[in-house]
Amino acid sequence: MTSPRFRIAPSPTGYFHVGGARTALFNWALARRLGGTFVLRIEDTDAERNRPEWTEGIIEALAWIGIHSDDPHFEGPYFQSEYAEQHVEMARGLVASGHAYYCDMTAADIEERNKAEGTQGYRGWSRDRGLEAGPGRALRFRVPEGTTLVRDKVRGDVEFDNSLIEDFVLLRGNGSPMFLLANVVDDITMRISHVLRAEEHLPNTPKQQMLWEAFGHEPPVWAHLPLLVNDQRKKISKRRDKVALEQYREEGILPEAMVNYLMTLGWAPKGDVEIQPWTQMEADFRLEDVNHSPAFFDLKKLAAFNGEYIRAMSPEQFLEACRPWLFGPDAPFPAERFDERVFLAMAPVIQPRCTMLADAPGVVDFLFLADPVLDAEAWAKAVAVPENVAVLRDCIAGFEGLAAWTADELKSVMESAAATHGLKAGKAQAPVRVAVTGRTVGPPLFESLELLGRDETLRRLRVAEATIG
RNA sequence: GCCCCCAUCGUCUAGCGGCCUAGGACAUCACCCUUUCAAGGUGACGGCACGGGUUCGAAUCCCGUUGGGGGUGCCA
Repeated sequence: MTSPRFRIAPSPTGYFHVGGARTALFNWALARRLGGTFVLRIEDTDAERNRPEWTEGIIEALAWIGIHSDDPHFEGPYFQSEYAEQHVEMARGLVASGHAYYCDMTAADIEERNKAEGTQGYRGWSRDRGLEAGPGRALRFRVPEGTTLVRDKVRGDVEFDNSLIEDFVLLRGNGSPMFLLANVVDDITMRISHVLRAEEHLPNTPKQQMLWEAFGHEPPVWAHLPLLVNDQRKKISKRRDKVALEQYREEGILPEAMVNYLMTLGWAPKGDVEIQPWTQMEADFRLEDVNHSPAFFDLKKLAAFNGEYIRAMSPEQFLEACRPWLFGPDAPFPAERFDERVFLAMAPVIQPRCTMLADAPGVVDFLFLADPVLDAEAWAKAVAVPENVAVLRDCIAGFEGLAAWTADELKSVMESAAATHGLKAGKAQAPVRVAVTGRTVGPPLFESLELLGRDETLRRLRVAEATIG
């Protein structure tokens, strides 16, 4: 028994598609669980379109979702364009065996003839002309009569009437191989045993299967996965939708959350629990359990998954994960003012407030800013009520006299100030919060003040107070 | 046009003939908790597209209708 070989064959488009990521994950789960191999093949018959940096991007994206190129189950990358000679050679072999023939009709010729005869498509016109190879002559596959039965692991048996499939081109007039041919030849030579791909390829599968058979091989196990669609139920595309995996990473989606979410599209983890570790899903994943209907890629649900994963992290893990946004060019505060210990102390209250890692700096920016910008509108509203101003002044006085600068002490100062002016604690803290953090919402106030320190807190309060007319 | 696929709450799904007065998750709404905002807790809302069969019994099997999607290149 030879071990199973799976493959993922993205085209080098400069980004890695989320749909491709899910396909990769499904392949990966099976390759690892069954002790098989995951083959990465960069598919484009045209070497010109194959840029090295794009391949690097694909490998990086795969690594991000846990598919590492140094894993023993990983093989590749292979570049389809490098095997062109082999594709051509194999195709030519089909002429001798009667499975293919040369044709000199151009697209215009075909159109013209169809117009004249009132027909559609290429109707095998050059089948029996016995043309030799020559410039401008394409090589076409002689589709046999009968039917082709595709046994699909997720769809079941699908039967196609061969008479509805035209004699498709294998080699162009200039001699270069077509994608379909290259695909099959590569799958055969790389001994691929399982072809998992998106459902859009199902209608072309009989052509591929006929090729496998013409080459004298048993077709692989086919498995066509449900499409990923947008809110309009259309196949997600680069033009309309956010499809690049890289974009999600840049926004601060955790790879674990992305992997977990992607796995729930078209397949469901065992039990009623959707949030599950990869090891569990790898052990449970079965092709037979994959759905048949298209799945909507729901950003909101992805964000919810991400929030769950963020909350499950330790402060240290959270800090590490946040680094790119804490120190990146878009960081809201200068790197030298950032204090790891303060961030770590705040982590447990930052985490529940983030759905994306990119949200994190904004939650605690006031702690690391020399002068947080005051939201003018929020401030005006906070000090519009005389009682609020009174509480603010009481707090400044009370904070000044505090023996111990702790959250508890700060809280009791606020509580008694609020009580003396007949305010609820919730309302009373608004002016202090806005004065110190610049905003009306944010993490727990007194804990923040404790970390900010007595001097800086008082300084900000006094600066703000001075603006009251 | 022709071919193929699909059809359970708004969304992702569980269900593979009786455990279903259809379960979970996201979203939405309400309440609770609470120093704001979150998070958390409790609950509510909400679905088997339609019509025929088969069966003692159908979300589950069959046929049809409707609806949606995909494919049909000398693109990949």
